[in-house]
Formats: sequence, C-alpha cells, structure tokens
Amino acid sequence: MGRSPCCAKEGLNRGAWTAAEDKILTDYIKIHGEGKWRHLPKRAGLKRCGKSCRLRWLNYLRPDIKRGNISRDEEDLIIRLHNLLGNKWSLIAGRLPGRTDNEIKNYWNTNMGKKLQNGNKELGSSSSLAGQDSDPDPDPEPGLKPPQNTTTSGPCLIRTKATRCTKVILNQELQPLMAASHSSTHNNNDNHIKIEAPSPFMDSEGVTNNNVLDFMVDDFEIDDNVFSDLMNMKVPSCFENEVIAMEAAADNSSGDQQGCYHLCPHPISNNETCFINNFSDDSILHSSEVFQSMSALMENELDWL
DNA sequence: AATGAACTCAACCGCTCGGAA
DNA sequence: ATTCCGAGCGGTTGAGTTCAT
Repeated sequence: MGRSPCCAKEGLNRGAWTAAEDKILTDYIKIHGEGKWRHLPKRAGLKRCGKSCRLRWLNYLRPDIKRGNISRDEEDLIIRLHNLLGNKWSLIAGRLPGRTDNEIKNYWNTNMGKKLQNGNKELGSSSSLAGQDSDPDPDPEPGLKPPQNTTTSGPCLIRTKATRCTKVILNQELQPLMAASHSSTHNNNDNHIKIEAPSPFMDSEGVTNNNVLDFMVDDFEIDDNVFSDLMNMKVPSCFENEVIAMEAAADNSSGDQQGCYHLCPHPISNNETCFINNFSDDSILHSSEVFQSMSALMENELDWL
C-alpha cells in the first residue's frame, strides 16, 4: 500500500509565493505557532501544500532568518563542517545561526563546489594527504588546510547533535600500527569503541576495501600528540552510531612513511575526508587514548547541547 | 541593444525516520 | 509487531537574473 500524498495537488497554487500568501502564512503562524503543516493550509486559507508552507516558513519567512551574503567566517565554517559532516545540510545549518539548510546547500553547490574543484586540481598534483608542506598555495581554502600547530588546542567550535561515537573503521595500512601497539591485557572500560567493518571502505587510493579490521580497541598507550591533534582539528563531537574512518597513507613521492589519519562521518559517500594531521613512521598511533579522549570530549558536548 | 549561456536560489519531490495508535 | 502520519532531509528542477558576446 502506498502512502497517501501529503495533500491533494488539484487546485493548489504552485511556484513562487506572493506577498499576500506570505502574509497569510506569517499571520497564521504568529497566532497558532508552527506545526500541523498538513492542516495548516486549509485552516489558514492558503491554496498551498502543507509541505510548501513549511518550507516557505522555514527557509524564508521565519523572523530569525539572516539574509545577505555568506561572510568569510561563515564560509570557513561551512567548509570545515562539510568536511566533517558531508552533505548534512541541516546539521551544518544548525551551526550557522540564521542560515537555512537550503541556503547552505545552494551556496555549496554553486560557490564552494567550484572553488573546491579548482582547489583539488592543485592539490591533486601532490599528495593531498601528506604533502601539505610543498603546497604552493599560500592561502588555500581553510577547510582543506591541515592544522599547522598540533600542540595548541583551541576551543571545539564544531559540534553536532550527537554526542557519542561507537564505531571506527580502520583501513589495512593502519592495522600493523594497531596490532603493534595492541596490548594483550583486556580491559572492560566502557569507553571502548568498537572497531568494525560493516560496509566497504574506500581506501586512500579510492579503492573499495571490504577487508578492514574488526576488533575491539582496548588498552593502548597514551600519545598526547594524537589527542592534541584531534583537539586542534576541532574534531566533531562525532556522530552517534555513525562511522569514523581512520586511515594511514604513505607518501610515495617523498618515500617517507609519513601518513595521515582523518575522520569523517561517512567514508564511503564522503570520500573528501577531513584531514587532521600527519604522523611520521616512528609515531605510534595510540588509538585507545585517542578514542577515549574523543569519548570524553563528546561527553563534554552534553553541556553544550 | 539583442540574445544565448551561465548562474542563482526558491520551490518541489521522493524518501526516510520517529512517534502514536 | 505493524501501520499510519507528521515532520524533516537532501537531491533536483526551473524560473528569473546576470553575464558575455
């Protein structure tokens, strides 16, 4: 059985809203409040679909809508948030007061899509993961620039609704590092984060990788650099029941075993990952501490929500 | 000035999710 | 457990506007 349509399409106005319609809708919501969108048109005397009313109100008529050009700061934030969240426009909009998901989506598709395309041409000529030192662009897009200082932690600016991370995917290049630092001591700490591979993972060369690690992280050594990197990168307070990808990648151009790790909510759909920082081959990725620190960070987000 | 191309963004559409019954 | 419904999300469309020739 198919679901019933949100409204009868016959006899309804479509297309651009008139000033009169706007006034009717605004007046109605001022009196009756938001919600009950399906019944709103009839009660308000509008020949519009309820969904259309809702959209018009949320994207245009709300009093707290901020109109005008996206500022440089806002653009910076949008880029960073998009790196972390992907096309989660409503989440991104939630971090930009007065901006709507539709506006940000449009802005991204028109402005940022082009900018990033141009940026990727430059980035593509060198290692996008480990070659930032040779980046010829003195002022790349802020969201693409990895942190220069990995020891100074600023306030965590990027926050999402979710507060807990439960899943982590590692690609194969990271497994030896994990195995090397894995302790045989089992720890039942609740802060553990399960590492699992529920779905294919796109590795650093864009190859789908079904064979990723699947075990519990427990009891690793502490590495302050990793944590400070995460803090410095303004790691999202992560995404409940979503996936964080961590990836190591060799820099073949230099021959160094430099790698990087990055976090992203959807490693498959969002292959433009969030660059956090390099770590050299002699660094040990002390994952447990990273994850536990992330958990603590996420718990702290509760106060903010 | 005319015209076609490119761009912008409000609006629409189909789908999913969560809660209530 | 299942169905229904309201709400919300993200992708897409297309009318209006701006730009280039």
